[in-house]
Amino acid sequence: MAAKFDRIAADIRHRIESADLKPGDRLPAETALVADYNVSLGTLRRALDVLEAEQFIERVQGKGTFVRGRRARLERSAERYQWERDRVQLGEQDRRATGASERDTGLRIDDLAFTARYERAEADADLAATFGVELATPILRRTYWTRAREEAAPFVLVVSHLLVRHVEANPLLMDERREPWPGGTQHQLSTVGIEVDRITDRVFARPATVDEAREFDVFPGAPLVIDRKVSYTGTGEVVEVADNTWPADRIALTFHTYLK
Amino acid sequence: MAAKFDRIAADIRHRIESADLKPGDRLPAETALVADYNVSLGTLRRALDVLEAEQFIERVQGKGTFVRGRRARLERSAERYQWERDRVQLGEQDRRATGASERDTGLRIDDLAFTARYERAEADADLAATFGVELATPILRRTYWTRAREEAAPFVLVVSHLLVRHVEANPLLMDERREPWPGGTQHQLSTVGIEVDRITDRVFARPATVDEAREFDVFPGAPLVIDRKVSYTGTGEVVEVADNTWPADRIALTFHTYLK
DNA sequence: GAGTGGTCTAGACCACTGT
DNA sequence: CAGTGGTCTAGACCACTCC
Repeated sequence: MAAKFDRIAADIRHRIESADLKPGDRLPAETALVADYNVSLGTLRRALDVLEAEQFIERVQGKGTFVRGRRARLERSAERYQWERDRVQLGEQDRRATGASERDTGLRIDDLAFTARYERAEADADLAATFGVELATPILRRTYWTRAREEAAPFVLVVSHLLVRHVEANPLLMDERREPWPGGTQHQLSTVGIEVDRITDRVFARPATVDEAREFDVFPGAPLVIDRKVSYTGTGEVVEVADNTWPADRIALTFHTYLK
Repeated sequence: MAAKFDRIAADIRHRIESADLKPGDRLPAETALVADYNVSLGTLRRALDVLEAEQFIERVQGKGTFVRGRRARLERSAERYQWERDRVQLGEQDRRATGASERDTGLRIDDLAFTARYERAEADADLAATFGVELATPILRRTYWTRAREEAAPFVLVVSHLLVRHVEANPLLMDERREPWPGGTQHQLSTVGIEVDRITDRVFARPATVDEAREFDVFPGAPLVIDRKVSYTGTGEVVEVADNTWPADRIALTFHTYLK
């Protein structure tokens, strides 16, 4: 015998899936649903909790409970890396014409709000192991928030790490006011003679912590997708370690493997 | 002013992170926690709900609430595809010696319980588009559940689709009792003259539905990672479409991009 | 049977939104 | 201000585990 809240959730879920309730529609108020289903408020809210975790509904205090429209997933392909590579030789005008973010999102660059913060730091155990350097090696940490202009919360957070000894030859690379840099990180590295030869992406998902939930405007426990991208030169040296974080419903990543 | 349940969750979370409470430890009973924090049962359970969604704790009816040990993440690399490709030429003995699952999980094949079910079906809109064939084209659907022998729930569910017209030349490929097939899908396809040339993986995450939650023994809304793997021949023909599903905490996927 | 977590109720009050 | 969702309480009973 299923629990009451499960049956109520199943009923409302079914009404959404059968398009009886459409994206953007407001559900009846909780008090009305309590009367409809003849249960207590606690039980009804428990049912809505389930639907919220499943991302069928969205609750807005003071306004109501709404059927959630599936937001379009960004489709990001690893072909982007070769595309960025091919642009390294181009002049600034050509690089400036379109940015990498634009290529990914399909949004025009004007629709995106982009914030960058640079700071110097020291390699912790994790970064030291990944870069293959000593603990406390000087690091440039660059944090990027990208959001659609109409939305308050970012849809991707990127924390990128470079070795200071790689980039200090070009002071422009240490200046966050130069962002967004036309041509992206591969072009930035090319200005100090570094050519990226291969990139690995390690992808996993985990529930958002409370802080992350606040940051991305999702509920705690909502799935995040995390992609650690590591860039190597031809000699196997690590030149960039970047952690990309998205709310899981905003992203799909595609990779290509060519067999010999 | 944070909510009471938030402060209680933060407190217990802190006790776990500071190793005051260790993986496997039992938390005090709910009645004891209610007394400790001087709140009602509803509020206390709400706090535990948060920690459960964040995967800090696990609740077992009749036994107690336990600090969750982080289960090891499977590390699965796309290099596996080339490895499988290289094994296609080997004799059966060599292929049988180790299987692909074993390579991924690090578990010995004896530790894995493996169930396969084959069934004939017709291509729906999604599969027809991916294969580039007509709707209702005959399909062989192969479903694989892999689990550790000591665990009841599978840690990966694979639903693989092949075109019947590709595989009917070899009746052994239509027989689920031949599974697990030494050498995997690439070898299976090689027996009907098909050579896989490249593979794309599209990775995303989403919350589990109620049915999936039951299947994987996670709570509804827990994140799942889904990887749709599409295999192509040298002429660009699609020969396999496989959907791999893991509870998000069980998997990390690594891909490699080589730049020209 | 004792002890655990799971479900449910009825009612109170608070916080936010829009008129 | 009325109407919405958000938090909290005190208490009841049920389902499961282990002794």
